[in-house]
Amino acid sequence: MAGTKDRIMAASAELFRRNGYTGTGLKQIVTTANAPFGSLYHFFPGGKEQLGAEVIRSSGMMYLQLFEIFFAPAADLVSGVEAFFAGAADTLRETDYADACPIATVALEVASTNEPLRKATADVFTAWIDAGTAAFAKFGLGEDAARSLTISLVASLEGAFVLSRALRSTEPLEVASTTSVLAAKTALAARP
Amino acid sequence: MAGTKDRIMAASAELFRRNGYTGTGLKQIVTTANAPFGSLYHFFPGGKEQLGAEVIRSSGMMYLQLFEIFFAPAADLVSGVEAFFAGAADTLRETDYADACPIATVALEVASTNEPLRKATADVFTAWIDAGTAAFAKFGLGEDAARSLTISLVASLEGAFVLSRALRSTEPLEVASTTSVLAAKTALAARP
DNA sequence: CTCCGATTTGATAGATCGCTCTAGCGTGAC
DNA sequence: GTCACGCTAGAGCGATCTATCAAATCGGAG
Repeated sequence: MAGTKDRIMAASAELFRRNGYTGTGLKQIVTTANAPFGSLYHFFPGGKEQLGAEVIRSSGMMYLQLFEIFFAPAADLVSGVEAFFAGAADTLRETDYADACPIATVALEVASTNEPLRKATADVFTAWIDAGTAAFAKFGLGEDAARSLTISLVASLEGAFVLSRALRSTEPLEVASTTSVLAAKTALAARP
Repeated sequence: MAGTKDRIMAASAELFRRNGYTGTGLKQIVTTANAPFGSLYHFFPGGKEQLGAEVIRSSGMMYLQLFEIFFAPAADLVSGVEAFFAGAADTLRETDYADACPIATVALEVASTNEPLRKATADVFTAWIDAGTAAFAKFGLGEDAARSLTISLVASLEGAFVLSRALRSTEPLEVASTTSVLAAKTALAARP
């Protein structure tokens, strides 16, 4: 069986994503993870805040890997964008509009109330932006253009997640995909 | 002085926006609003959920009015987009990255956990989309194009808010503005 | 087999949560 | 005056929250 710490982190990631940080209790986490309560404070002596920070960073890195699969240098950029948004829409539908961005919910909750956790979410977004910039630069874009395109894609995706989860419809994700494809094509056309 | 109910709703709107729904306590609300605790249940017999729903709808309609000012039929569409994003960036900076979308934080929190509140956020987003579609149709766009452009703008804005608040930078809002201007120009160029 | 550190276990403290309840205040109608 | 009613006022309920603690248990090293 997986280690207790891993089970706690996996359960926390899922509950945070669906119920938010303040909306998830530690009792609920250990129950879901089938872990003894004391183990939580054994592995995370810093309490809920430390657990939250580790889960944010870990989930962020997992999502980053997903991103890098879709934008592997060999693939076509526009196809990658379309596939990425389509995959997000599929996941959303399959999970009854529950599983979208693993950290956006927490990011909004803690942005003005908990500086260590805000920092964790900022580090994840920064890692995404840096990775996207590097990946898109391989398609011939300049540093600035690659960075702007990445930020634009991430913003469209995150915003579409908000709308799609609230409306229980994948229409926003489909529109965001079209807009992002347009942005990508425009950036490619402007290559030096 | 403003009525007690108004003070409670104003305080709730600010606290929900910054701390989230589950992250805000009713005691905290009445303290901020300088209102007696009993008054809260006098005006909102349905408790926290009723208060949340009314605040979501009220804040959503206020933001809708803001939107309609920027996209009054007389103005230029592209200028309106630029001004709207620039205004959002100003507000964010002035409030130390606290005051962004009044309902996105709550929307993500309740999307999978509280159906009445999820419905309230969905109604607000729907009202925004309908209003934007009608406003953009006046610039000569077809129904579908106007609707897609609206959804694209709202998604870019919401996503940029997530990134900007977490990163404590207005860069994402500026990038989203550029992308949205591109989308608007493309839509205008494709007019029948 | 013994020992020791790592991990498990759950009871419980102290604070806070949403919410209910009763009593009192203030003002307009008559 | 006095009655009715909208509103103020806050004590307190049971539940739940995060966090702490000491004891039980396990597994590998010597």
